[in-house]
Amino acid sequence: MTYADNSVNLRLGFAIGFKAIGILRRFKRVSTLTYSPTVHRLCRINCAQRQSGVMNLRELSKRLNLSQTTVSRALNGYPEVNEATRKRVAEAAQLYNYRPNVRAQTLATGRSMSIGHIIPFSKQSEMVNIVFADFIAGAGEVYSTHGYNMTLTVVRDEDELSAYRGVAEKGAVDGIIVHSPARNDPRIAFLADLDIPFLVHGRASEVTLPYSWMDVNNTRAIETGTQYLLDLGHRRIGLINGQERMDFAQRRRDGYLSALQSAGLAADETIMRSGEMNEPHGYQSTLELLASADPPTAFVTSSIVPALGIRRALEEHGLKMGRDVSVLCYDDEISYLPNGTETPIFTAMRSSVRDAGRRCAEMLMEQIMAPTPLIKTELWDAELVIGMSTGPVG
Amino acid sequence: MTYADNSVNLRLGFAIGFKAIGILRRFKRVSTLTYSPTVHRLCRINCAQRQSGVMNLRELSKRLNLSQTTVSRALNGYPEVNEATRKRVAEAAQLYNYRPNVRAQTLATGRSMSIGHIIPFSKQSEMVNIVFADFIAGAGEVYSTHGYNMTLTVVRDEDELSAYRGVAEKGAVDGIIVHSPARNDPRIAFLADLDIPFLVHGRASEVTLPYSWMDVNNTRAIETGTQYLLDLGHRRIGLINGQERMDFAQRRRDGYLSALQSAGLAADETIMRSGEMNEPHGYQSTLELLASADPPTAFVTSSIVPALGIRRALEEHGLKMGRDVSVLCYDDEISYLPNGTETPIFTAMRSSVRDAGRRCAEMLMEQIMAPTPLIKTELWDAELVIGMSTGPVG
DNA sequence: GAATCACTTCAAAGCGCTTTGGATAGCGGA
DNA sequence: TCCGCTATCCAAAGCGCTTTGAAGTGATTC
Repeated sequence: MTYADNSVNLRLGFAIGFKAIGILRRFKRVSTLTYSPTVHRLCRINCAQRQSGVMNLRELSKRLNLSQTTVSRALNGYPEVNEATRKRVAEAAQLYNYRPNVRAQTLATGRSMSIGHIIPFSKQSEMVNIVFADFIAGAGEVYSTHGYNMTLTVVRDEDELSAYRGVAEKGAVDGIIVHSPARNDPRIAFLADLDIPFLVHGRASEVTLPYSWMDVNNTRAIETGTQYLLDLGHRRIGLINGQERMDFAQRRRDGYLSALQSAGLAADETIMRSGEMNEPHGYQSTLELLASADPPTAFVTSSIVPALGIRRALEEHGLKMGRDVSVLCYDDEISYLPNGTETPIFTAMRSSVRDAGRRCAEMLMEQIMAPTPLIKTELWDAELVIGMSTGPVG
Repeated sequence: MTYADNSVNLRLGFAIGFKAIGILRRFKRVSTLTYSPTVHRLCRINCAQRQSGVMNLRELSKRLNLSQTTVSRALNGYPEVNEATRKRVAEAAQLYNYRPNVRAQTLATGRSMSIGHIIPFSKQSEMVNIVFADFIAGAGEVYSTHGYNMTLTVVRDEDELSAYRGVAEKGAVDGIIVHSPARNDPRIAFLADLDIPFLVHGRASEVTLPYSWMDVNNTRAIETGTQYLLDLGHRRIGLINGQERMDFAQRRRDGYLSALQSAGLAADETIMRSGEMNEPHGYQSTLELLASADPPTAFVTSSIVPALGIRRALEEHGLKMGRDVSVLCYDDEISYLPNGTETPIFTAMRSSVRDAGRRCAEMLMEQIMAPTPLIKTELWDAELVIGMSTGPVG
């Protein structure tokens, strides 16, 4: 009995030792600790392989007395399966609660059924693009009708390229949507090089190689909007823009300048602001411009969010928006900040970012389905909607 | 020559026929069309198997004259590899631009290195949760430090349970975050049943089984806020709440009621509103309440977004916020709608949703790493910040 | 009556990794 | 000299699917 007891203890001791090594092996880069595979090889702990009771294709086909081939085909709707058999398989799958393992599926098929979105966010501003949530909602809707889903990666600005590499090259996604392109965005050349379908939401003016994109005509939109203000008699129009390293912001600035020029007006840098598109940006900029010697009678701004800040600043100054000062903004139709229910609050250049998300997703799906590489571009026009925030110059 | 030519044509004809069948076979559920596997078997088209030139582990190890085992271990930092060998492998990997295929990796390891987020969105309101983008940004940050990423699925309300099944049971994700729980949310029992780690952002009061969650003490938050208004002398306080089938909204209502009760005030249903948390909701509700016989002197609301609507309504009525009417809101610290830069615009109960996202992600990571199922809960308190939107009753 | 064909089904070979269970060589101590 | 030990490395067996190439029925055709 003493012997037996000892042996039990010994085995127990071993087991613990092995377990430690097993764990050790799992924690990578631990070469300082002593570790021996000679010992390790005896370790049987933690091998989660082939758990019985787990319902997989093999198990299911065994219970059905059919081959994996037939079961797989039956479930995937291939024609070469007897309808009676298909029914039997479907019922068994239901009964045993069988779900194919997507990881195995994607490995076998070579498609990951997933689209990558890489969300850049600047550590300083801690801000996600305003339109991001609605864009995602639109895109996601399309993906799900195609059986796809989204893989999101949130990365700091500086890590972004390596994140693309990580997501793309390893076959984790079948396609990529590029958000918020800068004027000369390195990501485009990078992705083109990786040879994976991708589509840019927006454009990168300085990139010359061909790539797929979907954009709103930002230049024309803001040109039209500014023109509208000019038509109302405004001659001093402030611009409260997004960050102008972003392509869309630069283009909006171009549109603004172009409208001024057509009207024979000189641009005045002192009433043009550019920055992170949040509410305080609109507020602060407006305060500054109002405090200037010759304050603007109208404002053009990049989004409904800074427009809210403009409104706040105006009200603080006792100015009534639409009567004393006019405001025109770009309206992406952000779902929780709709521009009024019936009459628009803000006169705006309108284009739904949710629709853009949908369209981008569709275009990318087409690219992925296409047998040969496909480059498609699409340019939308924003629509001018007249709201209560503009009026003839006082 | 005639023969040869014919045979070429024949083969060509076959090839085209086969190609059609290959495509046919890929389009599933096409049993109406004639299709024969006897013919199909001759088809060699579209088998993208083992493309030469593709750099995978096998290819890399061949070029290095090493086994796949050794190369894999070298790259993954296991101790049992000679440092010289490891260096050689690393250099070759770099040279040949080798990236392990994540699909194969996840199949082999059994972990998908991905967290699922299922975004419910109601077809009617076409709205995504306001706090969603910031929550995701916070969570994503944590995931990426752990080598994880997010899999997002956007689903209509009615499809949600099946989406969970799709995402979870097939092993596509290692864990799930549940957003916007309702009071008696069926998803919780469902996920518990699927036996996959999950964490609820918020709680479901009516669910009795144990589950992991992270929440802000919404009841106490709004109780404190309402109390503050009461202390300022307000006796008629309107509530503009979110949809009360949502747990958080119900709890906020509870807090509001509880504060009134402590002050010996009866609740008045006519000055309580509940709805989708967008700007027009705040605006419309305020207009209605202001039009009533005995309008409130103060408002409590669920988010900074309806608070903006309240402000707009007040200003339209020529009422100054903070002087004529007080407004207190819940502030999630949405990145593009910060509550002022220095002095807060709105007096608010504050709690960062980005931090919540971070914390939820951390807690879920812990659950996933844990050897045995782990249930953890965490309750945060929101902080009262005094801004310019409140003042003593006039 | 043999050849042909459509219809079903199957065994086995992938997909590209990780992990297991050795094997081998070199080295110091008994 | 032999043994035990460590440091390296490897072949092969998974992971759970899909797809290939074949085979076994009957029915039909010539």
